[in-house]
Amino acid sequence: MTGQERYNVAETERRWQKAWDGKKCFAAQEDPSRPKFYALAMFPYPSGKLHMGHVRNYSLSDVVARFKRAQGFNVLNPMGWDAFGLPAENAALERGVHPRKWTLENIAVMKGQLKSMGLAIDWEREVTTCLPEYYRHEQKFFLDFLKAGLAYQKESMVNWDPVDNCVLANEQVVDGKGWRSGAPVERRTLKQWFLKITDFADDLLDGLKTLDGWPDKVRLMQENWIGKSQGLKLRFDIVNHEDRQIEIFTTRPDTLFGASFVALAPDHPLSLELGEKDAGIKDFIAECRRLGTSEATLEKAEKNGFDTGLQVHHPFLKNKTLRVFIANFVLMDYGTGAIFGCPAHDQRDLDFARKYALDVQPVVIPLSSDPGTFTVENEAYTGPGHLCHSDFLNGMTVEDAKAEVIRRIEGMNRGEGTTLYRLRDWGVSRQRYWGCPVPVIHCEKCGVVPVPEKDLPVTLPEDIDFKKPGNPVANHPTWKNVECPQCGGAAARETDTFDTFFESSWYQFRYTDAHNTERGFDKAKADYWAPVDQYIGGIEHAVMHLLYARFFTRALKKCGYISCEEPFTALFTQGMVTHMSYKDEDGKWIYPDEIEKGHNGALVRKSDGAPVAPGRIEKMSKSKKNTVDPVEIISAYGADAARLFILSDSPPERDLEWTEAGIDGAWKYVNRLWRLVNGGGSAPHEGRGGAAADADACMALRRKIHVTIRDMTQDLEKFHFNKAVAKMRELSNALEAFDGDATVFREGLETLIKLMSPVMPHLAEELWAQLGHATMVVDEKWPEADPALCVSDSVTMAIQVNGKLRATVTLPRGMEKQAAEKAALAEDAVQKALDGKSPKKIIVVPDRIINVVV
RNA sequence: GCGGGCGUGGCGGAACUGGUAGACGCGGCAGACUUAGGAUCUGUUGAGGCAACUCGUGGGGGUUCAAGUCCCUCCGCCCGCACCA
Repeated sequence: MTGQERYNVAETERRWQKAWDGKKCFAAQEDPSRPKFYALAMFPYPSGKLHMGHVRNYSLSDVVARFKRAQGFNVLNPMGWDAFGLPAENAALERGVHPRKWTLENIAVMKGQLKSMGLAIDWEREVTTCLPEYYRHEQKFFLDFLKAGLAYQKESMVNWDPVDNCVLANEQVVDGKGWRSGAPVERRTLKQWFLKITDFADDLLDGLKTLDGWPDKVRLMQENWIGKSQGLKLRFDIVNHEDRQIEIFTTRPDTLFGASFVALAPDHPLSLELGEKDAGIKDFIAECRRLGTSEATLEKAEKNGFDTGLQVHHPFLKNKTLRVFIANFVLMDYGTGAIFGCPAHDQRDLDFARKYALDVQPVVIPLSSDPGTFTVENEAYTGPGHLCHSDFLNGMTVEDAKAEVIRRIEGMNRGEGTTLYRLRDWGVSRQRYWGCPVPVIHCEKCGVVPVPEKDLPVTLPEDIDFKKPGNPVANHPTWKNVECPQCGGAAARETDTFDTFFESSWYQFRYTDAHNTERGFDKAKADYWAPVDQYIGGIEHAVMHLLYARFFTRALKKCGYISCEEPFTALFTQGMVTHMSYKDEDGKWIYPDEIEKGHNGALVRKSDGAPVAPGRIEKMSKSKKNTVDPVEIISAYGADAARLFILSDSPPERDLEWTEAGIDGAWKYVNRLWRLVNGGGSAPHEGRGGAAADADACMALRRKIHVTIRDMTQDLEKFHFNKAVAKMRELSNALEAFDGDATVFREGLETLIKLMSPVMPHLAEELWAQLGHATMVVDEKWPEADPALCVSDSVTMAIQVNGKLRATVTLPRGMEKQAAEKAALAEDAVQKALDGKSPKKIIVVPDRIINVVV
């Protein structure tokens, strides 16, 4: 035994981190002779310092990487920085720091913090997306996409701040106003770059079926996001202007006879045309535009409409006309930007109809209802049923009626059945500085000219002024002035930069060949490692990032860069890290470490003893001041304790509440394990005989060891890390209580150390060394369970009478049903519960339960 | 508003395909030790009851010999909604 009294965490963790580095334990190399495993955690935005969400994310991926490595896989576990984005520009504006400087300094700090976690990362492959070495390749991809017809320009809506003269992110619009200027935001159009993700809509949908390593909820969310639907495009003639028509889209053509109005999006061309002639309409459209572009805001706003005074003819009913409204809930981006409203069968239409006193005529009713009496009051009927009040559709099912209406409308040449997607093309243009420049040049003569490949990368201007309102890149005095590569005349660079989802759509491939200067990555290398075997990150990325990356992979495949279609074979989405929030008497948020328990047990502020009230448990955020700094935790308790706490208790997909008690408990366990090896407590150091009396205890411990190997292995495979930790504790409890043969004890100890190593790698190394090994546990093979040692020959069965537990009996495993019945009836408690009555039926589930029914 | 999810002791959670609800831990209670430590160790701990036993998985209803698990319905909380990452 060593002479140490206490476990010196800080020194030990640093020492093993150095040892791993020194031996380049986690440097990955292609090796076709071994099965590969690509573990990837979503890379962080370098915001300045590590937060607990990062610690959770990277603890999870590290367990996977270390576990797979021990199992003999050739593991790639890289890390990098999602380094472009708005916060760097905000910092520039607020503190006068250049975004590049701010970002790179943050990266340096955060890298040090990540390293203190002891992660099994191949740092040689680190990528930083804001550096030209990275983004030059995506400029090349973009040029390829352009050639392949996957990139194009079109007019599209943005949030416009009329005071700061700039485009605002949805996040920067607060209550319809610009977050800095406070000016009411307007929706306006701007010519922007798009990628044709819609070309892949069906393919992305089909691909979901193959992703059985993904959570069903994420697949479902993506399916709904793509939103494939069958419907009808239908043209209504305008009354008194029969040469003009309004084309609508509907997924419910069956309800056409229940239509009571037609509504246009505020940005619909006809709305705009009418607005030119009518000040009331113009004002209404302007009003709608003040809501900005966020779909959530539009949908949540009160349903408002404006009667245009126009009417349209119903296609089947000669004498029926419908009023035409402009309505704030109709989206220009979906379908044709116009709908017909059937209030009885759509809640929004119903709310609208009640507000504007329009007809509500049910035309689909449940099978059991009577068309004469069925009415809709405040709730639209959207269920199945058959048609009524609908002329030639009467009696049909919804499905048949849809088909019939489409058939007839097509026959009348008034429209056609259509497949429509909710998915829109991906707008990648941003009018910002801190992003990758879009590599094209605008020439008055030649139009849009791609930057020649030899001129890549197009780098950002260094000297940049954020004070002037507007796009800083466009404001630069000289940067955009270039010669046209085609005609040599004066031309202007594109000043838009890419959406930062562009960088995160292909980084998983860059890691496979991170230093390639010729191209984004070598195909052979990428094909060896890709796709990612296990991707881990937050559920908030369920749709956008993950869908963009899936699309990008397909686009890269189309351009010949990669062989796989899906970037991520398996996905795990972790929950958030939450913490209690606190407020002082004035209702101001206050940090947890500013608080202590006062004399009477109530919470008070350390500085002045003022009372503090606990608020709610919510996601850690700076604004609520309920954050806990991982750096402080790691320096106080060590990385192993932090990792242990994060992995125990809460299942990783659920929210994790950070608590002082929890990290304390983890810390105690770390020390307990240390003492288990270093003596103290009741642990035996040496054999105490090996007498016959020990045989049962030895057998029981060996069974425990092998059951633990079996169960922990399964738990780790299935991401049940909290359960794996519980099993680990059971084994260490058994070892502490064991009083028998030293060889068996040592087998238990060594197994325990190997099993703990993915979770607490530093401690595992230290204990392994203390047991006298010259090797590192990181190089040890994962233990294998002996199935013969896992089973015991007896089993405890529950005995119920009428479904209520009355007794338990220990019986030989695999006992015959009849013998089990007999044993059950022999129990006193069972006889008592029977109270003289004879059993009607006895249900025996072998090795489980016996239920006596009276 | 639309789409997706979650809900079990004082707390975090466990419970394989419907089969002993509460593994493991935190906290609590009682005790031991004294090297008074960030201690440690032992016992106990869902609620009610002296007990037999009864009640218990967000609320209400249902299916079943048997429901945390399946079905219906209601409530609460969380995530995403296309320019935050």
